[in-house]
Amino acid sequence: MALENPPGSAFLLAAVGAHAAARFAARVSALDLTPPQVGLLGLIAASPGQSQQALAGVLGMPPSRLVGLVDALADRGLVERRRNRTDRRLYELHITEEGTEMLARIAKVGREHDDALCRSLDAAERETLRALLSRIAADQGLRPGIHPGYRSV
Amino acid sequence: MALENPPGSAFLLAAVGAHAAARFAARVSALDLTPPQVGLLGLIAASPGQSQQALAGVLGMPPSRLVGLVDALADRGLVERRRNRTDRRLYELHITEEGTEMLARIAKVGREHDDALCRSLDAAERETLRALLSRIAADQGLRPGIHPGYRSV
DNA sequence: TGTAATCGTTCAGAGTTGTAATCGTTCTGG
DNA sequence: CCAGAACGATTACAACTCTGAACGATTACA
Repeated sequence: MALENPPGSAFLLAAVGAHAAARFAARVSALDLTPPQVGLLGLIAASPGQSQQALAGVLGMPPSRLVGLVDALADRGLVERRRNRTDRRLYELHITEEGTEMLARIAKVGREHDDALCRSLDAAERETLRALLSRIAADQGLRPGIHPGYRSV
Repeated sequence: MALENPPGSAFLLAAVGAHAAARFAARVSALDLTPPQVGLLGLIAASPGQSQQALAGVLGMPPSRLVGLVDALADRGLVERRRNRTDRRLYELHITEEGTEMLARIAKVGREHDDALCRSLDAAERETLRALLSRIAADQGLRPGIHPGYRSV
């Protein structure tokens, strides 16, 4: 909305956040990945062996949506589905060698993205911003490393 | 993604921004409005008499999409389409009395939303956050009061 | 043993978004 | 003054994504 003078922090947050997400999406598209795929890959790397339903619960996403994301990552050999030996209903999701390499490239893209976004801030200001945002995130019940809106950057 | 320790400012921005947008959407839904409608209403109030195509250009949105938004606002009597006298191809979009009242309610909701989001920050910290975000927004070419991603909160 | 619950998957339906064609109006050039 | 191009708004259409229910396979429990 264009009515507030000056705009509240919430509007600025939403606007800059959407811009950051869009720019990040453009960067990872060069790796033939979408932000949700990146989020899922990172989550699998952080806690391997999880079932799809467990991941869907963590991400707040319907399990039917996870199928396509996992399919895309598995087709490219970035993750693999292993049947759980004691409960063959479950899949254990694990990251592969190639997935780990991809993750390194993603991390590099993320740092470049971060630098581009915050280039108008010096190191101390960036740390201040990070601290303030972290405080809000914790207060608002956002789990670290998990993007709300299921797009999970 | 859940791979960075600590997460970069960009990821935090995207996550908190998405959360802020979602919460704002929930609040305005109590007024039977969607965020895009709110953004458009505010824009019309800020610069009345604009044509639909001009607004579509400002918002970075296809004109065909604006039709539905304007229809929804016009059906509820919040805005009105007036034919331009010198060029009857154009509509002039104006806000109505009821639209102005609605805008006051929206502003109140916005302030409540802002307070809820930043409740863990004191006044000085909020101002610091606003200043840092404004700097990034200006540097990144975001026009003030206009939400990228066309959702225009 | 058999019934209910769980996991992953698939499918159909709804909702959204962008592109292209349509209609009325206005501007341009002879 | 008239014919055709240009322009704004609208509508129609197609592509895409997400949600929710249903299904087969497997397991847990009574």
